[in-house]
Amino acid sequence: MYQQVKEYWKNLLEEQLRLIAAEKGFDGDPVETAGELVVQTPPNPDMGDLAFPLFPYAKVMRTSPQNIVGDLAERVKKLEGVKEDSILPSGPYLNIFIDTVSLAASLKKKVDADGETYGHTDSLSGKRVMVEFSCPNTNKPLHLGHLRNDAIGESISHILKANGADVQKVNLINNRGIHICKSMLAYQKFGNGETPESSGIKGDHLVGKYYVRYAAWEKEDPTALSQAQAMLRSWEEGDPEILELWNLMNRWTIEGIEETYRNTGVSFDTYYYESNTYMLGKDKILKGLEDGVFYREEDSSIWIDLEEINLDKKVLLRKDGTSLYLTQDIGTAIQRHEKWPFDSLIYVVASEQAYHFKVLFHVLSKLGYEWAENLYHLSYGMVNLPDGKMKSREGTVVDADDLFASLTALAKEEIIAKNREQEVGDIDDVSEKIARGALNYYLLQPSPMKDMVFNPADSISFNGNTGPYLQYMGARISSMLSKWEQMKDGYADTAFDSSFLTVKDERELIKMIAIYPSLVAQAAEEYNPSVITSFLYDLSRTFSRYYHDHAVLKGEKKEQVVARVALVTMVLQVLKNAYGLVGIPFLQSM
RNA sequence: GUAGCCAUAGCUCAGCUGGAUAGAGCAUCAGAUUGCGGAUCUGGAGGUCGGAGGUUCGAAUCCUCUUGGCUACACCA
Repeated sequence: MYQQVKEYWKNLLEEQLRLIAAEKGFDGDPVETAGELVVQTPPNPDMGDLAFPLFPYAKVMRTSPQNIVGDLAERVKKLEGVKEDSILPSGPYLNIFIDTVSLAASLKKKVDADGETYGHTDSLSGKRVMVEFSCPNTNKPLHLGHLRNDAIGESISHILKANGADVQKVNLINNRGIHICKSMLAYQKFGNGETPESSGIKGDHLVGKYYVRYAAWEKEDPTALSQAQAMLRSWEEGDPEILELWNLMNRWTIEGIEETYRNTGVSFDTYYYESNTYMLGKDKILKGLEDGVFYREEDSSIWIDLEEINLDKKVLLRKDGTSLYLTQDIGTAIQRHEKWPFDSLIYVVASEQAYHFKVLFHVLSKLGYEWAENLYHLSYGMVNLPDGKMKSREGTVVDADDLFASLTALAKEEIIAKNREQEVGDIDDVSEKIARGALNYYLLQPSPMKDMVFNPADSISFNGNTGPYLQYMGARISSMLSKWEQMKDGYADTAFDSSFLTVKDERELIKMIAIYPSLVAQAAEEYNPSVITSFLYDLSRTFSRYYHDHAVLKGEKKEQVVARVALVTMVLQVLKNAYGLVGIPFLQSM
């Protein structure tokens, strides 16, 4: 809706510029010569809502920008339907105050009608998008790095859906390989039949314990590694005893990881398991060899020359004919496209694997798959700690469950300290939702591409630019609106009239509500949830200031109260809708 | 060595396809509560946007070079 307002002014001004140019005897279309008018936002709302810099026109028309702004302002002010004080020349800029009163009136209709789908766009409607993320190993629990991956994958999926895409969230569980055998082997030797039930240890942590145990044992016993390799061979040969243990321990880990997913608000439409996919791709490589896309070395391994993309060579199939990580990913992508023909496939994977994906996409396109150009590696940076990197050897890896538990405990303490146990209802549930919101918001604020520093002390703080701050705004509005429910009968005869919304922050809030849908589209276009997180913070901050400075329910006039309640109701709706895109649970009370 | 990514306030981060005085949070200093939830709000101090050139009316943003950091370049996944 804001977009339409912008377009309206842009077209109007461009038309006037053409007239001015014609009067001055300028040959041709100035808009074509100088480029379309750029629409910006003035640095400060007192200077207007829209700003049109006229530098390029000054150059083309051989005069100063100030002159053009002056002429333009004079003409526009005289136009029918344009209020004189909506035009503010400001040096080389022509600034416009838009009509937020009528904008608010149409917004109210729109938000009332759309409700929780307000902000959705159709920019991706009809598109099928597959998003692969998380992809844990089944030999240990999730850590902080996975949490960033999950938060981005989950959020991007919601954002794409909000733009009309048909989204499939997929997880590929890495449940085979030597590292899986290591924890199995250690369990066989030292486990004494321990189970999650008997030990009270969550399944993924129990398996992780034996993975650590293996590392210690390997130092004492030089045959450890060869024993693990032997176990992998037995697994591949289908040894029933090994398979049984493998199934058991995988189940423990996956059940544990799924509990973590529930806590952090992550879910998938489809799980794939590497034990089923690791054989895939071989035939495709052989086909590529026949077609002359790849070549065979003397030792009979198969390679691709990557000179075209300025890289070296890469093995695609081992000399013994077995497949590799890359081979498997090739097969998996092809299989997925056959089963569910997607318009794009997004891999949410750490930036460390940029090379792998570059090669993968190239190989697929060499194999002749046109859809290869619709594959996208959504690369994200590392999560570091204030003291440096997480290192498993130094025991500085932040465990996902531990982190979530301590966030939850802190939220609970805070509720108790504020004496709000009665109001919140289920205190454990609310504490977990606060923890989830804090965590997701913290992880989604930086642009995905960049490395980030996770400061545990900051993440658990509930003041300032944090998830709980945002949730608090939602809770305050909810609380106010339930008071309104009690008193609104006395206002039954008062209609909504947006002309009562003229205070500066009211105008700001109206503009933010109006602009929200275009940000939802932008977040999808850029694959960047932080577009939404920063919007949420801006909206919350502006609302908080407004709410602090202006009485809503205690307004002087009835019309004012009704108008403000309507505005605040819209703010709440937008907050809720945006929360949903970035994994922040809405809380009625906290 | 080669390639990719990154560099903005003491710390953590924003900054849209180049545009007005580079913005937040934390920390710090000073304020605000007869109030619809103070997990709040207001203000001060704090930046030669890693450095040097270039393009442009105009550069944190684009180009080149340079410095520093991270990552990748396995018949591991």
